[in-house]
Amino acid sequence: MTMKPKYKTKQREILLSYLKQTPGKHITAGDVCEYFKEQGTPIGQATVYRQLESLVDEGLVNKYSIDANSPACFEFMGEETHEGKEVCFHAKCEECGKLIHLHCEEILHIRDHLFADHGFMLDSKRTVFYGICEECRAAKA
Amino acid sequence: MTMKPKYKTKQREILLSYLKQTPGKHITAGDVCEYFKEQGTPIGQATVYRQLESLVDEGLVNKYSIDANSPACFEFMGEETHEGKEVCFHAKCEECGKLIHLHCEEILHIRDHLFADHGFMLDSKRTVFYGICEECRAAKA
DNA sequence: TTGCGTGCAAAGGTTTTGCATGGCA
DNA sequence: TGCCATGCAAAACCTTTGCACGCAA
Repeated sequence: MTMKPKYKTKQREILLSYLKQTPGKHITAGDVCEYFKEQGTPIGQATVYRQLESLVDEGLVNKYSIDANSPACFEFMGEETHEGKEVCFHAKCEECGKLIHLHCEEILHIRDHLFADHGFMLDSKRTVFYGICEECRAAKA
Repeated sequence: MTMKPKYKTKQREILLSYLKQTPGKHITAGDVCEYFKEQGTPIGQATVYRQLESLVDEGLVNKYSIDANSPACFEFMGEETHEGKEVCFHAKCEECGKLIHLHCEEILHIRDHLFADHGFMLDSKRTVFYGICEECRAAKA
């Protein structure tokens, strides 16, 4: 993971800048294909999937699986927080899709626990806490 | 949810007893089909999916969606306490794909913390901790 | 007898892959 | 030039659905 891309292609550039322009939105691979087709600069779907996977590996983009049986969502994560910097975990509401950033000590404690007691080195970039947020719970009641 | 089945069919019986015999294991719909085909008492896959869905609705079985793009796993939960029984979280190695079951208190603590301090109700069936397991870390060094 | 459950086959939708071509360095 | 990336089409994959038949109550 966190391997740099070898080439800098046009498709990669416009795909990444598209994701940058839509912060906090749920973009699926299908959305990307559709968007660029409408723009008159279509990208092959295989390329879209392969580039998205690369971007996720590089840590620039996060991948979300809200529902087991609906397409995965992608979201630009920003470029600063790649290396070691402050760790940030994310919680995603399965209902409204809201992304909550977690910086608290309790989360860090879990990471240490997994490492100390389970020998498991947690990857904060890929791990997402799924659940229902406060607003959606209130709305359901 | 928790609606009782109307009929008591042979397929339902043997499927349920199979799941009961494999506690702590992750059984996919495909596993079920394969098993009963080998046993000489095949069950149609549509039936397998439909019965598994029913069992989940009834609270007898838990369904885990580990990855967006791998088959869902099912696990017998027991018949007594459907509500709030022992939760099971999972950690998955990004390297070898190994799945680790987590039952420890620390994880439960995180769940309580997310609820108390962030108003976020964690979904143990969809949340997966990604990272690198002990063996893979050793192999890399 | 009533109508739910079953099974087969086919559809549905997302993601991956093979392979020839094109483009970056 | 040497590879990697792209794109098309097809495959792979899991899951759902339509419909006729069978079986539980």
